[in-house]
Amino acid sequence: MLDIRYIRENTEEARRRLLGRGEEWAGPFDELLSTDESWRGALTEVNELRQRRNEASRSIPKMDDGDEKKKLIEEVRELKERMDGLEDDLKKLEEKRTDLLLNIPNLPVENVPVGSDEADNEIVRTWGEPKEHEFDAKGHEEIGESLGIIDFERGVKISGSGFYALRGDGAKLERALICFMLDLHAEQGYEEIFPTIIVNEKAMIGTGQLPKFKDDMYWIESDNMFLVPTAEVPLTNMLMDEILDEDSLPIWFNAYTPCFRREAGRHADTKGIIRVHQFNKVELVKFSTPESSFDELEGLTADAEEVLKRLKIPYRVSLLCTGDLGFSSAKTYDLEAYLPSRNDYVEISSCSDFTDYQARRANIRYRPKGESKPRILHTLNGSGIAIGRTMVAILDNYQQADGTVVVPEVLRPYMGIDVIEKQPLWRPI
RNA sequence: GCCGAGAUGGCCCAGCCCGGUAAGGCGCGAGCCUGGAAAGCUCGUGGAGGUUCACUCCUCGGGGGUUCAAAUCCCCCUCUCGGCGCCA
Repeated sequence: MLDIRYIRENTEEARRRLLGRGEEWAGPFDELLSTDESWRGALTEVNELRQRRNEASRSIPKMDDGDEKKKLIEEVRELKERMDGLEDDLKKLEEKRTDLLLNIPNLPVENVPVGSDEADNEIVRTWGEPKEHEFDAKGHEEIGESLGIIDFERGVKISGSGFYALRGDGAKLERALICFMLDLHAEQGYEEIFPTIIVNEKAMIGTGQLPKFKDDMYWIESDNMFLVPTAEVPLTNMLMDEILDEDSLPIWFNAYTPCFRREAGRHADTKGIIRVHQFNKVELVKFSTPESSFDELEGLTADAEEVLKRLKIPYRVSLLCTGDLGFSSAKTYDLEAYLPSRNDYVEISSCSDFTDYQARRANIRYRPKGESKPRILHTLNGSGIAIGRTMVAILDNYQQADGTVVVPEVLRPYMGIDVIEKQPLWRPI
């Protein structure tokens, strides 16, 4: 959530930054300011009454029994009655203030391009030559189905629309990608974590999925728990309510988890496995001091890019404009992989700096050297990278004229084969 | 699911029966002392409001209640640990 003090002291700057996301935030912003002011007024008023009550109440036990004492007790009783209504008002204002703070997104960083949608994103670099197949390139869904490695029908049968199963070398490719990425990130210095994938409400609030995006989450009503939409949630909240030594920063985590998204109200914008309800992802999460967080973002993005470089998949990096920025993010780079069959790029990773927005919600602090008071730290994360979409990119880029798919070199030690061919149905024992 | 024990500042822990400003230790920070350090001593070490100096308020897992006054008494809930049950 936003730093209300910063907003009070730099109101116009904060408004301008927030409105980069869209004019619709003007209303909530002004409401936050006025609610905060009312809240502070009510707080002062209540505190003055509390002070009088406390003073009187404290003097009661020192008095001898008698009329004077009875009178004072009666006085405090009356004071309390007067306070009740005011305290209710204060509580309502506080709830409204908290609600506004939880539902207003992070402020974009000043150097993020201002724009309304993805058309205004800024391409900062591209890597690799976009491959042009000398035959009629097929989409991943067609390749996957004809090779028998992606089973859409049975995924739908057992779970429903937006689900798929992998078979044989397809399942193995998925597993190879997970292992390859985890190993690479370990080499880069990340600590591997295997987190929980069902989390409580507090964790979901901590990283910003709740309260605003509850409809997008799979919710387990009986226990009020949620299936994680990304490993960002458990990884970031690993350190919730903790105070770290400055010496222990930065902390780098990486983890593989399945991710679950309801995609409510959205139709599949593409055939195949680009947008589904369950997918695998290797995620990178960092905790840093405010001073080094933007450098950490550059490093994190480079670490995610390394995955595509080693797989030899052409890609580009774009800096998201204010209007395309995720709710909790202050600055985001998207990695987009090239797909020959579409002659276009598709998002495969998103690397973001959340500044202090998540850490304030999750109450993650550190103690700066030479200071005794804790400070809120910065959190970052990025896909390192989405497994399903990487499979899409591999099938598309590595397909051959005969319909088979060459296994990228770095994956061969994990796969044990060089080429993926048509899978027998079912495999004879 | 049942029974029992717990949850107190960064950490450990006292206080709870018997209501009256949250004790002590450790760690960390600042200062004193010192040639320098250690030791010792002093102060500080959660959050909010504030004319940012005072000062005030809130905070003992969460929420209600009783009371002039609640860490302490009553009710509800959550979580943790142990035992039983079930079990990959």
